[in-house]
Amino acid sequence: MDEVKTPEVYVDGVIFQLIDNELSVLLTQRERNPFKDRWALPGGLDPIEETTYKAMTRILVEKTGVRVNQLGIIEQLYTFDTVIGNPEGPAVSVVYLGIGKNITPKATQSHRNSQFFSVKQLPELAFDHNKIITYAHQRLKAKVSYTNVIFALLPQLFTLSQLQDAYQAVLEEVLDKRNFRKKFLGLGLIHPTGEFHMGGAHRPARLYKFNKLALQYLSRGFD
Amino acid sequence: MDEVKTPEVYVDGVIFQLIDNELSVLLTQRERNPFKDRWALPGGLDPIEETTYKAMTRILVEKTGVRVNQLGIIEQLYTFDTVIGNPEGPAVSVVYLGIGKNITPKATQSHRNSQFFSVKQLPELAFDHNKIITYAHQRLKAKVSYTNVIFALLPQLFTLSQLQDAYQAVLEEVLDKRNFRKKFLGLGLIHPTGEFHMGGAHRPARLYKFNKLALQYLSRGFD
DNA sequence: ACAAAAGTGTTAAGAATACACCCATGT
DNA sequence: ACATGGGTGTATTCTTAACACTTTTGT
Repeated sequence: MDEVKTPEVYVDGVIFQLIDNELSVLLTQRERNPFKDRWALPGGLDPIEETTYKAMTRILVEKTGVRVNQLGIIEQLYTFDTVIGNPEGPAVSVVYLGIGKNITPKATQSHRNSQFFSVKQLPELAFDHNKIITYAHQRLKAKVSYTNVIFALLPQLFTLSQLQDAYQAVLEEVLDKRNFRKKFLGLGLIHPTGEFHMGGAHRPARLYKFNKLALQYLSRGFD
Repeated sequence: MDEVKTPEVYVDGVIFQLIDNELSVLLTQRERNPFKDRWALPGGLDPIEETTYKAMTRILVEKTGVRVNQLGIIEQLYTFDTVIGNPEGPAVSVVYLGIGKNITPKATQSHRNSQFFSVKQLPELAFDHNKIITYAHQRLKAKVSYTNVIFALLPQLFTLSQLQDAYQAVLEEVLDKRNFRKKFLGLGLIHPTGEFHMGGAHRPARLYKFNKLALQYLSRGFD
């Protein structure tokens, strides 16, 4: 109604994957001010003709070379008000949480540097992006406990040890091997494939598969 | 950057309280098109000089006479893209979830009709507001199970039966009285005040109080 | 033969569920 | 005296938590 101006709408993405059993987040180096050369979450303005989801998809490719369909899951996380330190005026930022595996960012026309950083060793980021990543990590912790979302961090075929490592990386705690297996197998989310992972100087490990590669809510919470 | 136009930013509120042990939601009747005379969630445009939270606060008073400090809790729920049926073009709506008790909406300059409706008997609402309320109710169900948020629905002094009724209204299921009491008292969130609720033609009921009237996360989930 | 990760079971404590009767008051 | 909601305990099942040794492979 009338002539009210509303804030600018931005989108930002917190994209997680595991690298060497560490939860890691995709960052891109800013090409301009404000915060030129600082690392930041991939994001940008949401143009009027795109939904925030669509804008996120496009911007992610443009800035990091990562396509949303490489992700196991992407969902809205939270909307933050007024980007701190943004000299270009009031804004809201709709933040998405994405989870994937084996993602390799590429240099693009607009951004020459993008890479994954362990959440344990983040540099000081642009805007309030450190805070946003902490929030996303908390949400992910909760989510692996009451859904099967861990699938998004794992390859199609995986060993129980890989599964446990993924949980441990997200939850930042060590779990008991026997109890972990008993409990997780009891959820009925995965099945053994009959194949084995050979390779190390040790006994081969059964390879498992998720029954469904879509988000499911668990009746009994996990951990 | 540059000359990109972004969508309009709206805020909307889903304000719950109990009325006759039914979970009810605050609606206001639209004074203009689109959807003139339809019931709708209180909401409006977020002007550039206000955060979405601040805009929510102001708009809630303007449209329904309800002040945010009458609510036990208010928090961001979700951001919906492009208000369906909004002829005024693309928009995002940042939706807040509020919970209170003993709230009486008042007619205001801009809106003559505001009232609570049981979520079980909602009329057909403007935009996608029915869908948003369903989503908010789901979230509330989850939230009463892993936080103490139920306090926001109850008076300061309350009986265990009132507490159980509140859970039952939110969860839409019947709980066992003895198990409910054992479990809830075991959480250590409330304490008896020594006072009693006299009145009915029956044994007086102990009155309890929450230890803290602020959101707490439970170690063991509830129900 | 040794190193390295895979795999496997039992016991004890705590939590969840199912279930029925007496108590204190108002009328 | 009776109607109404308040208040209480036990037995069973299921879940969680703690804990250590054997197996299979590569070198």
